[in-house]
Amino acid sequence: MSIGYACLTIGVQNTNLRSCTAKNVDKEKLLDLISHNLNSLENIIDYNIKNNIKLFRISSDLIPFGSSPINSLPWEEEFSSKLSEIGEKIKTSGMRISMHPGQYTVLNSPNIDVVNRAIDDLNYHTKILDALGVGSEHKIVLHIGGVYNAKEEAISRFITNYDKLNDSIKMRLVIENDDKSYNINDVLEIGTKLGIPVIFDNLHNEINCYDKEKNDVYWINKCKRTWKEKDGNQKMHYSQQNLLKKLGSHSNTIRFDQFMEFYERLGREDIDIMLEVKDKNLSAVKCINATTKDNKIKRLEDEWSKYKYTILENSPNNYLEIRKLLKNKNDYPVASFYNFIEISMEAEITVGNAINALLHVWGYFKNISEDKEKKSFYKSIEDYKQGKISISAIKNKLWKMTVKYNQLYLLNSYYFFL
DNA sequence: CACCGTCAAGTCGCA
DNA sequence: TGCGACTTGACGGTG
Repeated sequence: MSIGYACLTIGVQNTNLRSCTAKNVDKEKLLDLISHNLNSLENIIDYNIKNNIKLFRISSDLIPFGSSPINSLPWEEEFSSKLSEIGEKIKTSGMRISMHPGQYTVLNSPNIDVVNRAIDDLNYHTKILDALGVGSEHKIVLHIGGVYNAKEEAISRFITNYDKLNDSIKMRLVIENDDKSYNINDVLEIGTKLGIPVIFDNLHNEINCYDKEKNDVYWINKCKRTWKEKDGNQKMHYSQQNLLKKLGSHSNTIRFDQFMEFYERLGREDIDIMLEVKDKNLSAVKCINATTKDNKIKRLEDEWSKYKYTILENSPNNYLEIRKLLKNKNDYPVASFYNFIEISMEAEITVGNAINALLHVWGYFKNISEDKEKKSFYKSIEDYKQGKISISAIKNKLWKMTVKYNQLYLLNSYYFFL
């Protein structure tokens, strides 16, 4: 089983993707943006390798206007060596990647222009995976599209248009149930008819349910039959409802207990799980640590080094509790550890606790910073106490100093980004 | 440097 | 027929 995350990272340096507006596009700018974004992608892949994350979705924003005539650059040739270099890292590390055109790529539209743009977009995604040199187990995930008051016709349009696609797209295309129009039963029927693997998305199924009597595991095992040898392991999407937002919104983090309940009910290892969640790689690491057979406390200690200042800021009591929890070096208290983290993150941050955490982090700079940095920091604390500036303004300053003074321990901390 | 409107896509519900 | 909501992170302009 591989567990992974989609598109972006938290707390990993130099991994942001840049873009621009359509009216500002020119060749020079595009080259610059693509070059930047490929560097970011490489940094993400390096991070994944280092953290043993074997599943990752590449953002469709990798190449700005990649499927639009606005971008007529032969970018796959211009950057071919960089792309294949990244592809080599992916392949030799055994990572599995994917891409996922958004809800706006609609292959079954009655509007031929929309369909043609959808095909262009699928070609674009294929071009990236081809340029990376990865095989047919690296998938492109697509939704079926709109209904247009006539589902049967809409489905047959999907089937007709799918047939028009060229083989390099077909060998990677898989389809997924959505939260509005096509439930898992619909998608399974289409997938079976066309011989396309089906991705089960648990939250979409919860919201757009075909049969309330059937549980997740029923559908997951049914989907398994659509995955052939050349497709690699079955894949699925897993997410949890954000309890404070409206139906379908992804949670900030994957709640440990709920995930484990799912994992144990699933009872299978021959499936890859793509998490869709706000805290991205953080939840991926969490779920990997939750399910690994290599349950050494070192994993939790590494995590703790990244979370600790955030926890100190949120809940000094839990900070002490977690330290106690990690004392026994032969133990692997993964459930308690992440439960403490999750509970702490929900706590209300007080001014006093926030300043306490700031001062702990400041400890790294107390003796090495310049006078004006010291003055600026203490002034910021006073301004924050009086409500003149926000905590994030001070954190940004400390982050800049972290980079400037190359404080390795802090460079890996989530404190600046959570 | 913080803030916020805008962008970009296609569908669908509602006037 | 037309328009706003939906979604997302980043741009781009303002103060």
